[in-house]
Amino acid sequence: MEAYLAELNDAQRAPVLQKDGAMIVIAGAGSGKTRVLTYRIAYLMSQGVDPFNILSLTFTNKAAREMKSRISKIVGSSEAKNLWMGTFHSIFAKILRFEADKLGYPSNFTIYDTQDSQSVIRAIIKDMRLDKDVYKYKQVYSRISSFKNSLITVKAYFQNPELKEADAMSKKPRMGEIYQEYVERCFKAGAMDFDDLLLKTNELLNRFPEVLQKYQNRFRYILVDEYQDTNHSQYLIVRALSDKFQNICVVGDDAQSIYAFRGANINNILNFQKDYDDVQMYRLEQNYRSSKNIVNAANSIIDKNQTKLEKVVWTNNDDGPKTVVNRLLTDGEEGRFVAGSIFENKMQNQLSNGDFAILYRTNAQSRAMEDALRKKEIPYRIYGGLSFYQRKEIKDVLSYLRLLINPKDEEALKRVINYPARGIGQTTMDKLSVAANQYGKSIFEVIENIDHVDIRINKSTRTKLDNFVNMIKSFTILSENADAYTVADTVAKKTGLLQELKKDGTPEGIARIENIEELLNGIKDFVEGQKELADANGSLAEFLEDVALATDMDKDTGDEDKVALMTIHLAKGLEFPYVYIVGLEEDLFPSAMSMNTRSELEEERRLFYVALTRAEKQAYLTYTQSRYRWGKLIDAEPSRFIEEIDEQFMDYMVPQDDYKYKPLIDTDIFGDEVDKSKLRQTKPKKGTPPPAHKPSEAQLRKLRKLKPAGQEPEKAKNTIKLEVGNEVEHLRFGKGKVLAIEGVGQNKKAEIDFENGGIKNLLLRFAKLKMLS
DNA sequence: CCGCCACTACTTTTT
DNA sequence: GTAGTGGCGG
Repeated sequence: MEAYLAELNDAQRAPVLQKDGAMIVIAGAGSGKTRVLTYRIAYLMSQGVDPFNILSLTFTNKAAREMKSRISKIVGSSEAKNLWMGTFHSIFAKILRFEADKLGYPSNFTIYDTQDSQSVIRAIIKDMRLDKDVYKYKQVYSRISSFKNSLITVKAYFQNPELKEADAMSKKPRMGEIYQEYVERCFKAGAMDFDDLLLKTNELLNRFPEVLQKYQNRFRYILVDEYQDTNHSQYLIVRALSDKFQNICVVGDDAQSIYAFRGANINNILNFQKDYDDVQMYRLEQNYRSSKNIVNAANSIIDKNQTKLEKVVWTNNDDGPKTVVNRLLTDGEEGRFVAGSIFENKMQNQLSNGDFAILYRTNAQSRAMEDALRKKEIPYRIYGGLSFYQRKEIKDVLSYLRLLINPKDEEALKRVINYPARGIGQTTMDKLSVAANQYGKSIFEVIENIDHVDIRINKSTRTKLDNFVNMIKSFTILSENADAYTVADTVAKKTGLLQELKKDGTPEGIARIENIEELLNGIKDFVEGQKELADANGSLAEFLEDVALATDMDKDTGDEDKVALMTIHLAKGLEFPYVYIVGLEEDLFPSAMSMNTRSELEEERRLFYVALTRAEKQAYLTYTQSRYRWGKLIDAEPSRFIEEIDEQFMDYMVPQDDYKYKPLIDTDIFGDEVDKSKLRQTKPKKGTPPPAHKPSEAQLRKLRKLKPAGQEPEKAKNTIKLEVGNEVEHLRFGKGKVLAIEGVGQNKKAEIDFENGGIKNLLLRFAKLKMLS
């Protein structure tokens, strides 16, 4: 028997040793499911299964890489290299490139990210002259995305009266047309969006039986990780591919299903047993990750959910410390508490930064944490949020590169044709767009043939267009012989992108230059890495594909020792000795937008379960009394989830009587002293507007990036100081009307008349307001 | 056509 | 507090 099998417990070993057939492994949090998957693959190979015949679908590319390297250690890297392992999106993108011509796509199709897709939709709504307040592009995008994830094509949409009616009811009767136009524009641009990668795979497998057969025969053994988070589209792909041999192993945990919002269907895991002839079910219930107190606390939460598969997660680990709950005054104080606690834990227990994670519900919460960590000089890394590849300057460079690979890529073209500014404006673009439609060509082709096109564009603009095309073509020629790094480097320099940013000179501009440099270094690393692989040559196209499907997790910056900050969604599958879950407040976690139905609330609860089960040794939960949201300080109430945990596993730092809480004098994130006695000490009754509180003047100036008093000239012009009750408020105004009285609330309005730039008359509708300057 | 400024909407979560 | 849009003057 293979030596590694001894590292498994009985429950884990059973699914590893079942070579053939369909099986589902219900794996509780921390029960070693990755280990099961890894060893199962190794075992299959030891039983003579060719790695070419194994397909393993993971949730992130990083998970795939890690699994691959663990398998390499068991079976040798030359064998492991041939495994098909990756995310649904990356695996099927690869297959689609190979089979693209069957679907009428070029093999060099672009992958549109969410930004690109939304930008296309925005353009469509504009072109169709629809009311953009009714047809919100983000809503439209997510609706189209859900169509695609349910395999509802444009044709199917129009044949479905219910869908049409639903859209008509929500005052969007032209949803179908938008969908149709969107699909057409993507097709013309030779582009697939994220959902297309799955939808088109389904189309490919459905329409071409010989292709289906080919991949069925290739992927004789299929493994799917995080099966609870697969959507319908992914489900159908898996089912089609595994139909012939039925050697399918899915692993998941219904208690950790947290992606319903993007179409994940929990029924996929609940109903798996009905989908195959003879399904073996295995349960992994022993948790190896967390202390008893954590496991029990987590169990007591998930127990509140009605929809779940019965299982009992237990552990042999120590009791460990109880989970700490603390209540803080503001998000700033919350940050300081967390940073301070990390600092203390590090000192007392000789830990490193990498032992800590701070988890939150929304990305916006990271700021307060960052500020506090920076102040304590604790190194941290933020995962997710605006990812590196989505930053403007990075997308600009990438768009040039995308255009080289696929000149039809209109989103890329639109981005770069006039950036840096070269005198090709909206009017010209509109004309080109009309011509492109008329001739049935792409905009790029029209520009290429600008001299042969009947179009009212003047001589100098024609020259500018010519120059642009020639520049792009020179890059294309270069890319035929040079590697991706050389091309990208040339693009950054020759387009004037870098110069534009240098000219700018602001700190933001400098940061952007650094980002571009980081990108170039990344490309260099990529090229060198790829050259070592047999089936790759470090081409630009390969790099762009990697980037399009890269998640923030994938960007491995080595074994750095930093505190990890991320959303709970991103934390799935990870573990940390110490975990801080912050912002446990009603309307934030659970999110105000996810409390409409029981199933939404249950998903939030699962999310909380996921968060808590990331912790190995200890978890901390924090919530605040008031928090800055949308630039305003608003009141917060403790999350219902805190109460739901069985209190015997908890350690409350919170004085139970909210009213007696005595705040300490502390400094804020800017180092200015905060007099907390001015902040709320009593809990207002529901329904009454929150009392106003605001930072000191000095903080305000810093917040607005204004110069200190005395030398605050023009920018302060539209701000006047007012006295509200006994507090000083700042009033911002625009032409003739008041924009907002900061910190006061929107119902307290004032009117101002202007004369020669000065204030002639100020009518205050709020009795307590008094003008100071 | 370009750049600046005022104004709006936004915050759920991601491949 | 931020990103993206639209309007206006040069």
